[in-house]
Amino acid sequence: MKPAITRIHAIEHDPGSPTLADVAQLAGVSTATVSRCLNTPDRVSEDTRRRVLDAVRQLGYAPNFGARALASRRTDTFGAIIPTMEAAIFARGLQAFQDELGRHGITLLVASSSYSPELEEEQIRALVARGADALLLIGHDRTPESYAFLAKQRTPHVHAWTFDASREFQSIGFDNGKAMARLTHKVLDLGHRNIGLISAPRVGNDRARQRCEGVREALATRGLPPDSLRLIETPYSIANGAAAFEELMSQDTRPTAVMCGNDVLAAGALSRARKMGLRVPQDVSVTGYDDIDIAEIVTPALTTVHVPHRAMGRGAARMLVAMRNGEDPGPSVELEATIAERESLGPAPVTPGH
Amino acid sequence: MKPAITRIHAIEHDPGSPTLADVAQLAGVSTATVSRCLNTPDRVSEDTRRRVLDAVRQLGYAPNFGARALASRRTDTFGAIIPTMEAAIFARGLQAFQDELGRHGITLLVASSSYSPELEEEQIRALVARGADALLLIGHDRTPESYAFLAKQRTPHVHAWTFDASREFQSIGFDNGKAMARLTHKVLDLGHRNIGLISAPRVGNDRARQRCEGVREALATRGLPPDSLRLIETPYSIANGAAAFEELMSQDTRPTAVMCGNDVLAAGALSRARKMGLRVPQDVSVTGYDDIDIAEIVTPALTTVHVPHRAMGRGAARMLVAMRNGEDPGPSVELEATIAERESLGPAPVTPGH
DNA sequence: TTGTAGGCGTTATCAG
DNA sequence: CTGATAACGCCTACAA
Repeated sequence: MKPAITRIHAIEHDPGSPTLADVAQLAGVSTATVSRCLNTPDRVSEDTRRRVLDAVRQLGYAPNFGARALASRRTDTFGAIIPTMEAAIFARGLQAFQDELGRHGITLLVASSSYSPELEEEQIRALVARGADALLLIGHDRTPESYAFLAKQRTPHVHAWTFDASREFQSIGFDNGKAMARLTHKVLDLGHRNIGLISAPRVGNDRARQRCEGVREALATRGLPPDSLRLIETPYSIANGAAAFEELMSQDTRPTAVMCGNDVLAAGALSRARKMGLRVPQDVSVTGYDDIDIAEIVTPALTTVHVPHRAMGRGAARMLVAMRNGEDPGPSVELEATIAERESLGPAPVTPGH
Repeated sequence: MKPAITRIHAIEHDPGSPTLADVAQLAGVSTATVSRCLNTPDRVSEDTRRRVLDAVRQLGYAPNFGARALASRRTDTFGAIIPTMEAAIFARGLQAFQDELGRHGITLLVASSSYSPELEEEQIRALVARGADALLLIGHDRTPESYAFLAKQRTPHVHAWTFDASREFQSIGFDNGKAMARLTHKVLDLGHRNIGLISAPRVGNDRARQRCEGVREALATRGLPPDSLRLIETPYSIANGAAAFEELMSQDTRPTAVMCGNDVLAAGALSRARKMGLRVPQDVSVTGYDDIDIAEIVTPALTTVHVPHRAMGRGAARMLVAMRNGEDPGPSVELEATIAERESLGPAPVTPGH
């Protein structure tokens, strides 16, 4: 009879992951003691602790996160949703974010939204459902439902990569438009009057929108007609940047300077320029935005807007930790984005391209 | 009496996140029905479903992942642990991995180990504890404890970015050494005899080790003395690549070709070459490995080893899904890494640098 | 189609 | 210092 029972047991109860109870049994203590060993080791006698930890190791026990979260109502996990993982635009900032969180014993979960507010909303729900105690969001463009959801869930969140004093939201970043305007003024100072702009799709991307607006504003400030600007919108990728550049340069009035909403697009523009036999910056100037790694290694090195990636990541982490702890995160903070002057921007050619 | 009870309840129960019960109450149904609405909508009448979903929206309800996982013993979440998020080396493969998982309704959690086996072990535990149903791992170098843990937990896992038939583990990737050897033969065919090699730290990184070995083997095959190779180890970064390159070129017998274990290092080498006034490939050749985006946009375009990022990511996902479903994932698969011939590799200069 | 009730693995509150 | 035991929020037979 006994074998039969054992058999049935073996069939019904798949000996899956070891549980607290397994450890307790092996160590000859109660589950409560095991739990204490893991969470508040000082409240357990040296002796039993050793025994329990041995059992833990022996079984390869790992606490079940779900059960733990369920019981303790806290996960020590933060989430971040970035538009893309592929372009490396957010990599450095995210790394800084993660480093700072690590310092507080917090784990980071990352999801990407592919620049789609709808997808982002899904990711927000997924991350919160997974128990994220707080969320890092990029920019301000998202569905109203996202905000309603966050509010109902009372999930602390900060907006990074942007700064908008008019918003009621906690944010840390820089004025995307202001920096772009400053760069545009530099371009104009160099005599350029026909300007091309390659932007990422602006819908659902306030940074892209603000960067475009920055250019427009600068143009307006200098009394230049709006149609001195040729704008192409295209998703972030080197290939798209290249194609957009070529299109820009095939128009009857060629721009003498092509500004890009992003270093990735600019890198594409640069490589296509070379392929087209155009010298940069002698024949045409190119500028970028973000100052990611490739900006420096591309030829010629890219004149671009330097973004304070690390400071944003670190700052966002600190704010979020404060909020999670019920402390005051302080006001939104505006960081400075500066112009990194390198080689791809030069004076306008005397005879503009035809 | 009733009011009093209600009161106590209100005080004790912080109105935190809305729960299934809240939704059920608002919709006037049982929790079971709400659960069904969310998981098997077809088993619920059109009418009640609408009512329930309304309630869900109204309360901003999100299922508690922990509770759900606890009850259903499945998370539909896979994990991936990559050495670094910063270098973009794994970005494309990871994207493909995620895309394929998405097709199966699986969410991806990503963690990075900073090339440290100890840190990786921690991340493995964290991900498994969080309920990852399966794991994507890079390479074979990890602590024995990691493997013991994975075995005890019965967590399906595959090794990517490498292929090693001698292993018992499920893997999908390419032979890092073979591809590097092939590239080395090409270099030798072009007359180079003094070769510099910039590698990532080899400890805890079997890919780096195999790539180095690939060079050594090719050299040996051609009967060249081992000291015709100058090796520098340095962590992946553009700056480090640049510094290593300069160091290599400052030795008394300058290499005529500098091979790099990675495109990032190669990009650094390239930019430093330019700064040093060295023409590539006329004065010195440079090669990379991985064929990530920057390989094409750098000047001159990088001759490098093309790695089947997407195929690996997709394949790994399929294997893992099969394993999770208790199906046969098939054997380990070896993919081909090819040489992407571009401009940075040329014949050895007639008069080698002194 | 819907409701009832038991259990998932931990933590936390009480007693001992 | 340690051991019962009641939540925690959800899923899923089983019943109705």
